Amino acid sequence: MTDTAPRPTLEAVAARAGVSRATVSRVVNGGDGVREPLVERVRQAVEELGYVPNQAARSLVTRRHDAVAVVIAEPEARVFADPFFALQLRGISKELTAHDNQLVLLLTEGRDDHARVARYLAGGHVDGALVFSLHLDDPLPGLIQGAGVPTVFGGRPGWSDGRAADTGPTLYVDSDNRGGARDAVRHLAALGRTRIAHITGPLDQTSAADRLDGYRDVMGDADPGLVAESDFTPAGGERAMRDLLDRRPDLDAVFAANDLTAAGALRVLRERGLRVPEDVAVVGFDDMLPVAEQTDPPLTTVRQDIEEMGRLMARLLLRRLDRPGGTGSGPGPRATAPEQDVPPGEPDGAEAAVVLPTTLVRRASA
Amino acid sequence: MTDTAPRPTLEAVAARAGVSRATVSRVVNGGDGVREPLVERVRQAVEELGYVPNQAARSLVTRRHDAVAVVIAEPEARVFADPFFALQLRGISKELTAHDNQLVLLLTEGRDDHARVARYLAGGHVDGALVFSLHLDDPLPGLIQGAGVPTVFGGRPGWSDGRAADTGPTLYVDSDNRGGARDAVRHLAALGRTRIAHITGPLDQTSAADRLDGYRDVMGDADPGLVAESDFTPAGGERAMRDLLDRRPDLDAVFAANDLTAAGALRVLRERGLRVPEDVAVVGFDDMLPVAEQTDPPLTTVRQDIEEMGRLMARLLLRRLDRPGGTGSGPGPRATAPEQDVPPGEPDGAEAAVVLPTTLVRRASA
DNA sequence: TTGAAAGCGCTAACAT
DNA sequence: ATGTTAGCGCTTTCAA
Repeated sequence: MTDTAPRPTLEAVAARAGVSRATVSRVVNGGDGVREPLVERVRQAVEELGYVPNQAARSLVTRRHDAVAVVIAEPEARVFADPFFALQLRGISKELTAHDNQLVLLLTEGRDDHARVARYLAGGHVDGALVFSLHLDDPLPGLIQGAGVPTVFGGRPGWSDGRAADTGPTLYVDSDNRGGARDAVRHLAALGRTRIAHITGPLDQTSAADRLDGYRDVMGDADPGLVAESDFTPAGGERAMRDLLDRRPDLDAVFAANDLTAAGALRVLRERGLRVPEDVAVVGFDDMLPVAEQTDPPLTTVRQDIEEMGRLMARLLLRRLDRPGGTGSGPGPRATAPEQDVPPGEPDGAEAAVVLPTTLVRRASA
Repeated sequence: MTDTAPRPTLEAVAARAGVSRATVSRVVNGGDGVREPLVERVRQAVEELGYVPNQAARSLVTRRHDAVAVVIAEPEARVFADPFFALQLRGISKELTAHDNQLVLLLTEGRDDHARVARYLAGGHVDGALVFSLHLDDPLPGLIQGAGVPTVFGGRPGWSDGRAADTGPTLYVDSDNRGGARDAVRHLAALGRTRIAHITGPLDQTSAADRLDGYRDVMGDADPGLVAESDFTPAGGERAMRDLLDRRPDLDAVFAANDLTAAGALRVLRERGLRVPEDVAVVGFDDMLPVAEQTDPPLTTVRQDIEEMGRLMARLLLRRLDRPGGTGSGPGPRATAPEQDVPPGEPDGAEAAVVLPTTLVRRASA
């Protein structure tokens, strides 16, 4: 039996230090208003006993959990085809950890899980939520705002209709999909390409829609035949590329909505005997290393700082929870919170966004 | 202000239903020993009030949290170069969800975080832990066993020295790295290849070491010059492949310890004008789709069912926690727990393992 | 500055 | 079968 090593309570520490429980509590929570010698005595007792506060007891009275839920809705397994969420999670985790908050991960598999997640959030088990909503018509974001939990979204949420704005402004962090797309297309144009095609992502995702908008910003009302809708997968990229080539055999550049798609396009191009970048220049999006560096030729692409997005989401939420410096539970020295500046979004409208810049990474494909 | 919508308590429900708190508690926790009409009345009151149990209060008395920590130690960013952990997480999440348990994610960035994690686990915030230990000399597993929390490891833990076995048997789930490697090499041999080289992973990781053992099982004491140590990265694969080719220009097959490495090897092979699989056959390991399907030619590789590993880890832990059917918190209908059979490991020695089979996926490279 | 005391919302003996 | 009661370990007024 490994169990029942009865952990010491506040009471035990108090007894050992010869003070009251209240004093121990004060010391454990920062020690303000307790005289030095006592602080020392208590610290020692804590040390000797190996005291760790019981979070449940604490939460019961403070109604705080120092925990944040991360909700990832994964309509398809696609989510895991790239390290996107992993990086995001890492950024989130770092920031949360620096503020002594726990990360509760909620993965959903379609509608069935919505109710579960909503119930959990409404259940007040966590102080806030970080939510990745992918689809325009996803009901989850709405449910979550309904749950009344402070929330920050990852990626621009695509509210299809009027939503409950009374819950306060919608906060989100996104990368500059539109601007990045513009850069990509401008780069192609600067290379002298004029018949620049675009393979889109699934347009019910805001990231894909925004990239298409960026393409259009630069291309104006170019031949709609230069745009092929696709789905962020390599197979989809192949299909789209074939269509494009059939429609416009004269195209001289392709901007693909992500690297996976670009990889598919590259294969079709090679198969048709077209040289990259001589005959057709190709630019991707994401700078997803295992793909972008492995293609032949290596992919010129638009990089987004995914980990930073995660960090920012967490920072925004924590700030919203009004928890600037962490809670400092436990006897150890507090983590030093980096607490950098969060770029200001819209003042205080119904939507407040932090949009991260992207950068073009030049490799051989364009 | 969105706050302070004071959530109803057990007391409120009891009042509304005209029963005692105890009765409500019973109903909420399954309703055994309460007569039907009362159950109904209580259910209704719960419904009307939108009552959700306060988990903190509950944990305080039951000393259970219905939460499990997942600890992922990531020595390098490598962890996120492939969807390995994402898939694992998904498997874990599914199983945990089916049993109404929460997933608390703990990501560590090197030694500094060890203490934090150990403290958290020892702090009794979760009922158990699922731990991914990658390195032979990783102190984390030891710390964790020391924390006295029921734990299941992902991947065979590489205890370098005698460890505290008094914490009970070490449970782990792994895939059959050694057997998979044997299959790969045998496949190559069956193709008529005789000079089969091996590019290893970092040998301080048990998965890499086990794959090397599998290679040796089949190759016997073949020329050590046919083995090149590498690091699971594409760049490392390139380097190793070059070495190998320099040492043994006559080699006719390569078994790479993972797909990323194989992709690097493939590039070098092509660069040297060698045809795959005609001149050199190549087999990878993992069946990491975005890579294995995108290489040229597509990679023959050993697939491991990563999501299943995760599911199994969770199942094992839950079982160890003696929680066969979930706790059924909340008013909703209970999730039906699939509760499949867990393949039996060693009877009850110091180590109990569940080793999942691998399968060879044939594509064009071998 | 420190201590005493009153709960936070729930479960689990123990009565009835 | 149902109700009563005593805490679980902590924070937080309120007094001293």
